[in-house]
Amino acid sequence: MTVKLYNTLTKEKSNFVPLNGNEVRIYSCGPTVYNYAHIGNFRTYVFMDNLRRVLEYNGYTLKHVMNITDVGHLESDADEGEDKMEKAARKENKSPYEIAKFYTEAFFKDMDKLNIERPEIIAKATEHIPEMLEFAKEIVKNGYGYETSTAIYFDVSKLDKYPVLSNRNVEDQIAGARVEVDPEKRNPYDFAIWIKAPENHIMKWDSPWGLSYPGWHLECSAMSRKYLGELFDIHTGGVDHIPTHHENEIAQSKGAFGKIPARYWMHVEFLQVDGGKMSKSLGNVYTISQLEEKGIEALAYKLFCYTAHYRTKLNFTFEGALASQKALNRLRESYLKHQKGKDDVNDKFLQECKEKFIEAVNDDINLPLAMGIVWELARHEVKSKKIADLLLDFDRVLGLDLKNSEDYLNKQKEIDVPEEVKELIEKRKKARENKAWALSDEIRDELKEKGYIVKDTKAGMTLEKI
RNA sequence: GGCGAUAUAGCCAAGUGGUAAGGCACGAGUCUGCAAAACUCUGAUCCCCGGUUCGAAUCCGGGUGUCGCCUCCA
Repeated sequence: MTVKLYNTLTKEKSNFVPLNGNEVRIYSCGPTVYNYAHIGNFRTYVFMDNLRRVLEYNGYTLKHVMNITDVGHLESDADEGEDKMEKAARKENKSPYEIAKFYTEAFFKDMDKLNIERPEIIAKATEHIPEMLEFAKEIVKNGYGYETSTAIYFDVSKLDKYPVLSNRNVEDQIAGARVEVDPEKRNPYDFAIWIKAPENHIMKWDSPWGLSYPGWHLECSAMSRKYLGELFDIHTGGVDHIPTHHENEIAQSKGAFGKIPARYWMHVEFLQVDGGKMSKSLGNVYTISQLEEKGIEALAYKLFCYTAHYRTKLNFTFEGALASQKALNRLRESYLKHQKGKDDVNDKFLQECKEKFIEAVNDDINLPLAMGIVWELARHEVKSKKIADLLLDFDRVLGLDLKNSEDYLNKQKEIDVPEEVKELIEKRKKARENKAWALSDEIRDELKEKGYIVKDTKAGMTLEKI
């Protein structure tokens, strides 16, 4: 079985073959840890997890690097040019390092809730300053950099071709009369590889250009080279990285050692909210915690991501997310039924399901299609342990932690109940035993007023908080 | 202004030449003292116009709508 992947560089799907035997080397652009990551960010990391798992399912081993950006990512808002980390630090009255530590931990907590596999190597920008400096020096030595009063810029006009991922036409853009931020720049698309630190800047390091700090794009170039070499297999990120960040990473690698560093460039489309862009001004930038407050588990959000292919926009609504929460619980219940099932099932049928599943996920990670097969199995009238085992096998790709289904379902039912409610429940239980239905219903209404919904199931009674 | 996507049942969406996956909701039914849950069943000819083809949601042209990027936001 071969895995087919879409490559932004070539604009086509092709059979993926690793450069180095069975090992796949991947670099993923990680978070800038100046705030909580939102669900849009996490769509990208869910995809990263899907890609990892599909490759592993196919028997490959991985060497996967993800960066943590804790310096150099500038703001472009009104107070343009400020480092995001420093800005957040000032706002929260902490040091940039404290900010980074706090939000990095928060990020990984959410990653764990989403059951996203940890890349083999997590690389922090601030721990790779020497490598970045080395990289910048090479660029300058090779004639691709120039110094201004504020920064060291990369001269894109020195390249054979500048935008290689996107179709932007440099001339058109110039004609479009963009606002020139730094008049010392030679070309509008020139970008800073190294930035001279203002007096009050906290994070700064010694360099041939005085106290300064690295530009954002440089960390990915330097760290990918350090851990994966000058040419590796796959580079991932969000579509917003195509026109600037990845374009500039490619430029930097060409400037330093003459190569586009990765063979496959994969980009995840944006998550939209209520049919439009997520933005702070609209107040629709949600975090995993905020979803949880509304009764949507992180894993339900992950399942929600599987309704659409990663290269199409996905429209997030709470209606849709709640639908996925419901679906996830049903999937768990189905899994448990099969787990306890005593029926036998046609092996040929299972084999066909598996083949179809593999075909789907190996075709550029087509999870929506794969989920169709998952549901066919989960909903199968024959209840068999073999089906449960196959679902578990598929979960190696899906990463929904199905094996712990029972725990998740039980956890949802666990709620703290006040003494008075316990008494009412006892009272109702006795009423039901005596078939005093009127009293039973009366108590049920009373409980509802207090915010609890009782349901009578075969296994007994369940209680939910409204 | 430039570049690029997209338009499929109430919602989220798969499907890239052969007569429309899946999830959720709705409705009907089974079950239940009732309600809920669970389970079963039920729905669309694919934005509009024209073209190519034996045959198009799927290719081409035009139109309309929506969205994104071009401001260091995944």
